[in-house]
Amino acid sequence: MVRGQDKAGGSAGGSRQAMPPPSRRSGGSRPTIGDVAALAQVSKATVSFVINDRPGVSPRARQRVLDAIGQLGWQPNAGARALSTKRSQTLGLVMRRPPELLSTDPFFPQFVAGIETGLAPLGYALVLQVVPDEETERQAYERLARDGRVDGVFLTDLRTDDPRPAFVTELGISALIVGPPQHGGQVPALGVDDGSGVRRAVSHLRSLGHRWIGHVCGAAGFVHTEARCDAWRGALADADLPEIPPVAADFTGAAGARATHQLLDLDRPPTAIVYANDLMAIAGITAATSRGLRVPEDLSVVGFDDIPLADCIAPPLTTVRQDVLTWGRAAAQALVSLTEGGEFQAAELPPVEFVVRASTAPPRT
Amino acid sequence: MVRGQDKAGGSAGGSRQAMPPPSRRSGGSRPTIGDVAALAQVSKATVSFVINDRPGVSPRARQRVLDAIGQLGWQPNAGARALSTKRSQTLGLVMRRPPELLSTDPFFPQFVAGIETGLAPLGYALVLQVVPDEETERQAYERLARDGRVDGVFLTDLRTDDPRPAFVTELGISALIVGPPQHGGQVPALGVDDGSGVRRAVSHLRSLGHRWIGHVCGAAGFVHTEARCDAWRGALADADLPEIPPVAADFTGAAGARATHQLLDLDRPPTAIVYANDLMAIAGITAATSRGLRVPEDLSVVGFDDIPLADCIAPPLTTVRQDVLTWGRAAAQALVSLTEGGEFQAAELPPVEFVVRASTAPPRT
DNA sequence: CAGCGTCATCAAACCGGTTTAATATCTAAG
DNA sequence: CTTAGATATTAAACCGGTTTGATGACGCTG
Repeated sequence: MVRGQDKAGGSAGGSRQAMPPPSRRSGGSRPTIGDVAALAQVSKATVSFVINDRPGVSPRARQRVLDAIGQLGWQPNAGARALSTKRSQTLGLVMRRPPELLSTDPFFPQFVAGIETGLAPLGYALVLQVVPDEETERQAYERLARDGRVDGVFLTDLRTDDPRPAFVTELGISALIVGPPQHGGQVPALGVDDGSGVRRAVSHLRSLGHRWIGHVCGAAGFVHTEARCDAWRGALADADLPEIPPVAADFTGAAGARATHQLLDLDRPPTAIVYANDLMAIAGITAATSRGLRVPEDLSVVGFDDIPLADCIAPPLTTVRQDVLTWGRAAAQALVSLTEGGEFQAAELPPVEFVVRASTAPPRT
Repeated sequence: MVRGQDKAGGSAGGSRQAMPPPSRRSGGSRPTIGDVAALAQVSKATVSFVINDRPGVSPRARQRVLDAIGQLGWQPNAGARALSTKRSQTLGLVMRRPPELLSTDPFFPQFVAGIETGLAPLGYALVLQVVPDEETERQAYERLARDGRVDGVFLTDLRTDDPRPAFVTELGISALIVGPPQHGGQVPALGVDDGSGVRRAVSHLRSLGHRWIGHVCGAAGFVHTEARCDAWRGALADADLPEIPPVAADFTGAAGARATHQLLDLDRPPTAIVYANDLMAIAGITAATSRGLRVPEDLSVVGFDDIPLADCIAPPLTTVRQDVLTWGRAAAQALVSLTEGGEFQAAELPPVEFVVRASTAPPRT
């Protein structure tokens, strides 16, 4: 006797009539592995072996199973599979950002797209959460981890003394920091070298003849802000240039304009300013122009990100471009490898690119 | 005898010793409903009843269960629950966009954030996919639907003759179109009235004295592009103004600049241009300025979206702002209601806002 | 006190997969 | 013609929840 445990509905046998193969009864419940097994005249185990590329299935049986799968348009149920294997094949990304910054930042959508291109071929999915504050964020991670929805999480926008690395470690879930490596180093991190972009900017300005360069950095408390500020100081020191204290802003245009005025109000205003993002840089250009300065003749401006608009304004913005898409893809691959027990190996990320346009020029003498 | 089917690990009985309640053995496997049942001295069924607010549980038993849950820090496994209930409490969003447009568009991140704020209180999660082309997109929907990962999906960026409404109908999954209602009307849709923004723009320009207004519309083939173009024609007709054929662009800055030159090269160039998004509008300003025109004195410009940069350039951009966050939240609530068998009822969305800044002025006489 | 309805409780089945241990079949060697 | 060994196949247990049908305890009524 061949048939086994299955309840297996009606049309099992050899009769394949005028039913369009892929569509099935629409709206009805989807076929299960049991249906496939019945149709192929094998056991559920055999079907499972076939779709998981396990040995011990005869070519004949394998073919029958594959035919049945094709006929029914079956696909294993993700939840059931996750239940058995204890792996959800899903990664989580929690973003804590004020909504108004969300639409500003070119990073988020591109990074998500990059993650996706890395995840899709591996059969992983991405669940996304956007939360307003730290408390909610904590709960989000906790829920995702505890109810087994995700196998691992990305940690973005890390702050100095961010509680999350310790938190995920305690929770026992795999995690990957997106950004420069953390001090403690509990959690692996994958990030491009923000510093090199800043150094490129400084060296570019220096080679144009600038000696007195200001910096508008990002919101305080972020690891990447600190990293860039440090890099900036280092670059100035290396180039043997004097330092103007960097002005902190919060990545918004208004803050960028304010910071610009602050720098231009100095007794001896800088001849060039490096901004932590393009939005602030563009706002800076507008601010400088409103004071009667011309860019780049009276003030050189360097941005960071290379947003699509950077090329569409006057003057086109000299800026630092990072390949966020590739970064996201690499992060996805790294985190998957981590959750699957593999060792973490920092992938090579493409270096930042320095895009010279028309917002920089030699200073007036 | 009280204990039943459970294998129930070690410390079930009354001994609750010096184990820190919330943390448990970190890294170990998470507690199951069986552990909770054993600790509370009830059956799994009773625990299930408690957490699902079902009647038929004595106050004493309920309290014991709640205590046990608190002590173990237990949370039901999402996959297991989905398996039984056949509901994953997850919604899917598939975006098909060229990556370079992704970072341009203020819509995507805000909309996702809006969805999240709607979903989180309902206990739903969002899985996201970003795909490059139509073929991949189809597969994405099919996989999400078939493997039971999601209960419903959002359909964005609908094209005219988009196959997806029919596709999801055939697949038998709940879906919600994000945007103006479809012609066929198979799938419910939730969108703001794009047209009213365009009409506001036209009436604003007309009241300033403009009589000859150009339009740079979005990429052809999108439902919302067509909707806006239609609205534009309607608005001109209503205002009894002559029509310049709208110029199609693809939402990028380069296309916006090109379209602008095309309009300004006309024998009789328009005195004002309405753009389908801010990025093209800003590129248009730059293009016009490069021809020696001044904005708004020689040319008035109206954008669409109100990106953060709109306020940071010179001149600040007059534009149409929609409350995408609220839209996303409403969409989330609507789709959840749909998947749970509720009727679809189009929520009231806040009307678009018309933000007058300095890029519009009366035409030269 | 028998008979009945109500309520609390639980064992077992079920959801749809994976995995294990046992069995059936086939082949090659002795 | 056995017998050992390899290979194909399957029944059954399991993952962690939900749901159902049965059972037992209880309070009421007649």
